[in-house]
Amino acid sequence: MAETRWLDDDEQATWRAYLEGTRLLIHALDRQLETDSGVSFADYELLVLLSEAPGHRLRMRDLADASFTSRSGVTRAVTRLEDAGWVRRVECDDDRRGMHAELTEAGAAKLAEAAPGHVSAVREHMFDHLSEADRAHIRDAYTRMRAHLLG
Amino acid sequence: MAETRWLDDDEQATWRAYLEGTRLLIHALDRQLETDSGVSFADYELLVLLSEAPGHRLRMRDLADASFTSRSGVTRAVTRLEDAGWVRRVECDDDRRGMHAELTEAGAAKLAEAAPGHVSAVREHMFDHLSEADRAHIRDAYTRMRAHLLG
DNA sequence: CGGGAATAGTTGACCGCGCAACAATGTCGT
DNA sequence: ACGACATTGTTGCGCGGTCAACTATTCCCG
Repeated sequence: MAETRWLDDDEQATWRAYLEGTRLLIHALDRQLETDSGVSFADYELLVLLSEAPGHRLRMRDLADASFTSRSGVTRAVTRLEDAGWVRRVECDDDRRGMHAELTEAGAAKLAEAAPGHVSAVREHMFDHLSEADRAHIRDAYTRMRAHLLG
Repeated sequence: MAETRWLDDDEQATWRAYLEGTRLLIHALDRQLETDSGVSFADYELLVLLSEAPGHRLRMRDLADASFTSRSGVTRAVTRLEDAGWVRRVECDDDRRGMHAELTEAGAAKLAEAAPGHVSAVREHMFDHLSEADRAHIRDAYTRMRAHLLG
């Protein structure tokens, strides 16, 4: 075991600002969506993913991969969304194990209703505080981090 | 309600890379701590906060504020840490409502054991992928965001 | 072809967290 | 000094998530 390279003051400050800012940001976005539209941030993201998919549907596994959560998490989330009427399950015809989650009209409408407020909140709490340079650095840095963590 | 300013492609890319990278990062740190030292990331952070406090103790409310979580979350977390022997509750003598959470010797030892691996993971998954400029931009940007969200 | 290995989705058990409600205590104005 | 109000920490409840185990199906290779 090599000598530990502790974080210096600047790294500490970066790490804490990032962690705490992120915690506050996600919390704020969750609250905004919940109070204004009755959707959790997690559910909102699933609706977005489905709305972008061809035919407004995705295999359960693809939804799990795309949302970076577990399969069981997706199972429960889709059940939740189905109960709300925003998603329906459709059997796969080429794989009898498979299930599609498909956005309903009501789901699309809910998304359309929730999106403007959410985007405004994302701007207000994040992008309004970023310069062009900030944004570019954040984009590139997190893209590299994500690639590393997926590898 | 004004016209919604949607996120352009670059903002979308930034937003997704950040969200997904963060999700993967936190998950990786949690797993590393859990498997190598039997501590969750959340608990680790509480131990750090206590270790930095004068007398290795903090009021419950201060611990909640410092960790950016709810009071009830801290109550349960401290109970958990108490059961593990890493923290003890100490009554406040100047406020009979008050409770201190105080790091025990075992808690300090656990922290000392877990810290090197955790810091290595933070470097490997985050700081190793950041240039000096990246870090400065992230530090400043999230510091502003945090201040805004606290305001 | 046939049978072991991989994969899809669900379920059960459990965990951690936030909110709202609560009792106990402290604070402050009049 | 007293009553209205604020604050502290805990709790009940529900949500959303993981992991491990399970069934059903598909894949793949000898």
